[in-house]
Amino acid sequence: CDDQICSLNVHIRKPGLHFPPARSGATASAFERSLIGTLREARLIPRLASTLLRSRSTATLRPGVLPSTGGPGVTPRRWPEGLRLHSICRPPLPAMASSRQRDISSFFGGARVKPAAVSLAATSPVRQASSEPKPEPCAEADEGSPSPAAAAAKFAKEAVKEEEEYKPTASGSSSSGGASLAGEESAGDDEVVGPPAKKKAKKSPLKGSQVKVEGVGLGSIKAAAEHADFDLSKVITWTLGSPVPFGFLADTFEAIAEESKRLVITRILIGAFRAVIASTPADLLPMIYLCTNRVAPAHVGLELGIGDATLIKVTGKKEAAVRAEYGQCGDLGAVAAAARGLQKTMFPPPRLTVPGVLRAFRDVAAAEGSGSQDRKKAMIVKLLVAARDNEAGYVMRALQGKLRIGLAEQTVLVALAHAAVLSSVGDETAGGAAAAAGPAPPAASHEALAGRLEEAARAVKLAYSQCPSYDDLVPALLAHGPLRLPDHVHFRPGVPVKPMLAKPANGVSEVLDKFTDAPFTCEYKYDGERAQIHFTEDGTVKIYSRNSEDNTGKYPDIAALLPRMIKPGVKSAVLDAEAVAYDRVEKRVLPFQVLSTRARKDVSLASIKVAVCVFVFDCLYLDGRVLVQESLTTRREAMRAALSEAPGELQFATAKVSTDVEELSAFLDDAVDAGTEGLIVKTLGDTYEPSRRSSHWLKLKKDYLEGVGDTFDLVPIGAWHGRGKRTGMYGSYLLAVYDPENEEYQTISKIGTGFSEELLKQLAESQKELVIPGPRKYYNWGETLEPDVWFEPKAVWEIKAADLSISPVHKAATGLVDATKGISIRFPRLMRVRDDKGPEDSTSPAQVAEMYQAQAVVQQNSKASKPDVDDDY
DNA sequence: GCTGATGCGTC
DNA sequence: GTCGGAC
DNA sequence: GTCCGACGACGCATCAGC
Repeated sequence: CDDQICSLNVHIRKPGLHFPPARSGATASAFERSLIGTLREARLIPRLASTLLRSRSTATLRPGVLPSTGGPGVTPRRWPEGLRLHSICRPPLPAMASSRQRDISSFFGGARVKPAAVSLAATSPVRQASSEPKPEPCAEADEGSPSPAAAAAKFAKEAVKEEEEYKPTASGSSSSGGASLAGEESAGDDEVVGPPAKKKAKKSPLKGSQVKVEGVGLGSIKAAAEHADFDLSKVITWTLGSPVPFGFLADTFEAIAEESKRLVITRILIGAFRAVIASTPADLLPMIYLCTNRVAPAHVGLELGIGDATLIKVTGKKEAAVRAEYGQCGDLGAVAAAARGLQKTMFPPPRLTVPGVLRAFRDVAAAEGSGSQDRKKAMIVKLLVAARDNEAGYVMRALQGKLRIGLAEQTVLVALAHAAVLSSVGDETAGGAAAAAGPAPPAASHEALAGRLEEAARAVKLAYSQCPSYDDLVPALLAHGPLRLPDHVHFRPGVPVKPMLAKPANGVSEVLDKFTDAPFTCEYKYDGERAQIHFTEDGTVKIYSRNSEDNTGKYPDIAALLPRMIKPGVKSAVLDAEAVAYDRVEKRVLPFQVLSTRARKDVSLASIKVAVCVFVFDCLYLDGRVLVQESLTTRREAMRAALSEAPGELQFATAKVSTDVEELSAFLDDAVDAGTEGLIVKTLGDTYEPSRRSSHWLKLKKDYLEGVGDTFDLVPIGAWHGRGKRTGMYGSYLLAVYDPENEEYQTISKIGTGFSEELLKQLAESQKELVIPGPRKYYNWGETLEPDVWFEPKAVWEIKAADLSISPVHKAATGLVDATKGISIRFPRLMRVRDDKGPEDSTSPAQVAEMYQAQAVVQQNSKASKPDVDDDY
């Protein structure tokens, strides 16, 4: 029997499960599929695993880990009391983790439970258990605890142990403690736990090897080693070639949510992608969209048009109740999951699939016009009714636009690249295919594999940064593999590039420290909107925003201007610039708030009310030459070669080269006086590669400097319940200034950043003491922004901000600068708690007004323009 | 046709 | 946009 | 250093409801 199974296994693995069908031309035959099913029904797969472990040490099937499609009544060995593997034999209440999820997390090695993780499938008691601030949810304390959560945690721990037993190099030395697994196992398991023999990766560091790829360290090599142990047949629980079940994605998300280690998260996702590639490669693209929470590439401009307010209405419960529950648990997904049971249908709708869900999302996004909100809601309800287990929660979170599981674009790209390598996608060399299908590669090659993985990740990230569209990236990746990706997905005028960003720097000295040996330059940091301008050979102009949205329709003036500014003979160019509101009469830059009043859609030249000056600072492409890999010096030369200036319409950013502290400080002052935010500091020798180093530029703003910039002493008078990782405390506070004239507190801003987690917790405690049933009659606040709770005025916090603005909602200094509107602050953040001040010692409205007037842009304009009351920015 | 709520984008 | 936390 | 997810003010576009 063993012999037969062994040979069958070989037969199944090769053509069916380890080759991407697109390449080998073979999905599993009907016979093979039915065979797998039969094996599962008969619970032979675990025994198969044990056979393999003894004979070859390459399989990693573990006893007790059956795919969830086993036959009815199967009770696997070694399962914690009350938790049955089988999906039909669910525990009476939805447990913290569905049984499918347990499968997944052990498949992929997910183990530790994030302290703040809130399970979507959870009912309230479980949720409370899991969100209790236990530093070590998997610790021994859970042993013997009867709650489902504890049982799940115990399971998770066992999963860790399994990982450790089978992959000794992977997880360090935390295997001590806990009951002996062997003790819990039935006799039949002994044969399985047999020595994993030589599955250890060699721990050799990169001794002299060529694999000098950025980021290839021991960790990566270990990770590479583990990929050899991956067995798709355990993961794919659906019919090969059929649409990937959404439940598979939901389980993957759930496993990821419980893990905080990036490497492990990536590994989990890699496994999922490999499974999809092997089974249904066409679903990889929808899968990626759902993982990155998009419905289309950014420049397409397709959005869901659904937010919290709408989602609250689709749960089928009373709106107020949902809002309250949301406030309590901080997760709409969980609310929906709990409410879902209320929806009744005559026949259970078909299971959700990955492509099906994406299609539904796109339909939701596409709905517009009269009645569209109701149609959107109906579509969402349909999705929720079809959702099972933990699916509803992730549908909700996806619609919210926030997965909140520690997984986002950069990680998806890495996982995608790695999965492509490990699936030998687009790989035509026999060696590559053999590596994926055959026995695990020898340990020595793990290094090489790690190198290949890193290289692929770099290629994929670069390709995506130069062409941020999965519609282009994924098919090309599947067809040609990661290494030849640059030939197919690359910079192209007309397609937006991810713009290079800058990191905050705390002072001139930090700049000098960071750029000690590299020559650098400083440019004004204009306070406008990023504009990436593409001028193509056919004479068309396209303008893209910082997030790759198509802004061409918003800036017809720039589109019209450009051909005039392009020097004769220049046929095509891509420019990086900032569009800034500009006063053509006074020849001055205007504040951001003025720019933001421009119309956004289908703007006609005649209707433009706010003129713009384009400050160009980079050139990424010129006449067929891609300049992204060139130095800033040459890119600037190209910029000047491509364009002529026109004052007030298109100018080159003011810049200066210097390494002198005094000189730089003076230049920073100049920049601020000129109405800009400060400086951007750039090395002259470096390339334009946002993917490689996300912030190679430094930004230097006055308010970053210690002791410089506007600070305010403000009084918290209200707060909102936190979401996600702020569940259980206040997520933000409403702040006010005390006005001795009117004897009232006037709101000036909310605050939600600058606290450490610790402080946030403390503040929640201390402020709870001050909660009052409703607002004091001497509170002056905007009706549209009503906090969840009100406070007695008592505490005083020091807040820093970048700017002051005239506010449509806040009330500070009303009547002092504007007759009816108050003042608010831009980019507020907490500096410290002022224990030494009482609420009536807060910053006064008069001081606020004074600070507003002192702003450079305001001063210049009030000085220059005749007193015009309408001018109320 | 107007207004307020909501969503989404900018910073 | 700012910020803190985990890695 | 990188990545992620808490949270900020503000204004236009869109749609429901009057």
